[in-house]
Amino acid sequence: MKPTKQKIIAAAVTLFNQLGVNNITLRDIAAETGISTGNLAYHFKNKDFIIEAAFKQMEEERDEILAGVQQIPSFENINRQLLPLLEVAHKYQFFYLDMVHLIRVYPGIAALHRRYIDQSIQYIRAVIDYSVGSGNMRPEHENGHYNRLAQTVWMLMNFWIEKTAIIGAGDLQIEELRKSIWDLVIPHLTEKGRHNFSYSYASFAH
Amino acid sequence: MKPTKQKIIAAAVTLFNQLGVNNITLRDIAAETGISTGNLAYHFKNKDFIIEAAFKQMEEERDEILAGVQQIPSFENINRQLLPLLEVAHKYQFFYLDMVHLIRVYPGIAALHRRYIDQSIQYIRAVIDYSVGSGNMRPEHENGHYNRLAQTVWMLMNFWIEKTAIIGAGDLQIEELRKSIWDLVIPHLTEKGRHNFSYSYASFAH
DNA sequence: GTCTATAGAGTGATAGAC
DNA sequence: GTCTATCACTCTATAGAC
Repeated sequence: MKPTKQKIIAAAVTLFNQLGVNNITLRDIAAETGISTGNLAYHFKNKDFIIEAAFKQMEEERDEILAGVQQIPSFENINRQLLPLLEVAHKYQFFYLDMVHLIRVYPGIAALHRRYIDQSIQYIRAVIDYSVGSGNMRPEHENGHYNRLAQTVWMLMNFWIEKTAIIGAGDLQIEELRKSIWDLVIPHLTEKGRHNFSYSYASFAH
Repeated sequence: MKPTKQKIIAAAVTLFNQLGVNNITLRDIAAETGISTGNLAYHFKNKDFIIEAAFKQMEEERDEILAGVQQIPSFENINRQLLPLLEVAHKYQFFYLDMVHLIRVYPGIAALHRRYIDQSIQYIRAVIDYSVGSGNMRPEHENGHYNRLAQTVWMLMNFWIEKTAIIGAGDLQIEELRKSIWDLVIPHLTEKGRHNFSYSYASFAH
C-alpha cells in the first residue's frame, strides 16, 4: 500500500479512538496526516473507505495472531492468544466503542462486522468442543448450554473495552477479564481439566 | 410536567431509538413532535437537556419496578424484575446503544450513567449475598469471585440490547438472556438452592 | 407558548491549478 | 500526488412577531 494511504489510516485510527468516528471530520484526518483535504479525497473517496481499510488492517493483524500458534483450539492456545488479541482490539478500539453507530451509518462495515463476530463465536465454541473431546471439559448437560457459554465468553471479550470506557477505568484490566472468563469455564472442567487449568493459569500469568 | 415537554421527550426517544442520538437533529425532533424548532428551543435550550430529561424519566420507571416488589434481593424477585427491567431498557434503548457517545459528548449524562451502573452492580451483588445468607448459594471459594460474577451478570444485562442490535437479531431474545444468567449462577447453588431454583425457573417461564 | 426567519459555524465533496 | 478554493448543504441557536 502507498505510504500516504498508510499514514492516513494510522491518523484516522488515532483520532477515531480518541473522540469517536462521529466526532472526527475529514478535515481533522487530513490535518493529523499533514496533508490537505483535497489530497485526502484523492486517496479515499469517502469516510467509508477509510473505515473499511482500517477494518481490513485490523482483521489482518488478528489473523496473524491466530495463525501464529498451532491451530489447535486448546485452552493453552486461547489463553496465549487472549492478550495479543485484546491488544489488537484495543489498538482499533473505536470499532468496539462505535460498533452500533458504524453498523447504522456504514452498511458495508456491518457485513464485515457480523462475519467477524460469527467467526469469533464459532472459534470459542470450537475450543469448548475440543476441550470436551480431549477430556478437559464435561459434555454439556443440556442442549444449547455450551452455545450460550460460547456466546457469553464472546460478550465478555467483545464488550470488555466498552465496559472499561463506560465505567471510566484507566486501563484495560486484562487480568480481570481473564479471570472472569475462567470463572465461567472452571465449573465445567473435568478432574483432568482442573489439573491442566492450573497449568494454563500459571503459564499465562508470567 | 407540561404536556408539550412530555411530547417532545417521547418524540425524541422514538427517534433516538430508531437512528441514534447522533443522527437526529433538533429539527427532526421538532418535526416529529409537530412543533417548530423555535418552540422546541423554548422548552429545551439544548439537546443535552432533552437527553437528560429522558434519562430521568427512564430512572423513574426503573425505580417504580424495583419498588414494586418486596425489597428483598432474592432470586424470586430478581427473576420477576428481569423482564420488566429489560422492557424499560428496551423502551430507552438508545441509552444502551449510544452510551459511549453520550459519555463522550454530554458530560452531564456520564455522571448519571455511572451512578446507575454502580447501583445495578451493587444490587446484583446484594442478591448474591442474600442468597448466600439464606443458604441458596455457596460462600465464594475465592476472594473477588462473586464481585466478578456480579459484574459479569451486569455485563450480560447491560450489553444484551447492544448485542441483539449488533448481530441483527429481530427480537430481544429475553429467554436466552435469562438462561445465560442462570447458567452463571447454577454452578454456585447449594442443594437447597437448586431446589428453589427449579421453582424460580418454572415460575418465570409461565 | 408558539411561530417564522435567519445568522453563523461546520460538514462532505469536488473542480482545477501545479 | 498534492495543493487551494469553493460549492451546496446541514446544523444549532437566537431574534423578534403574534
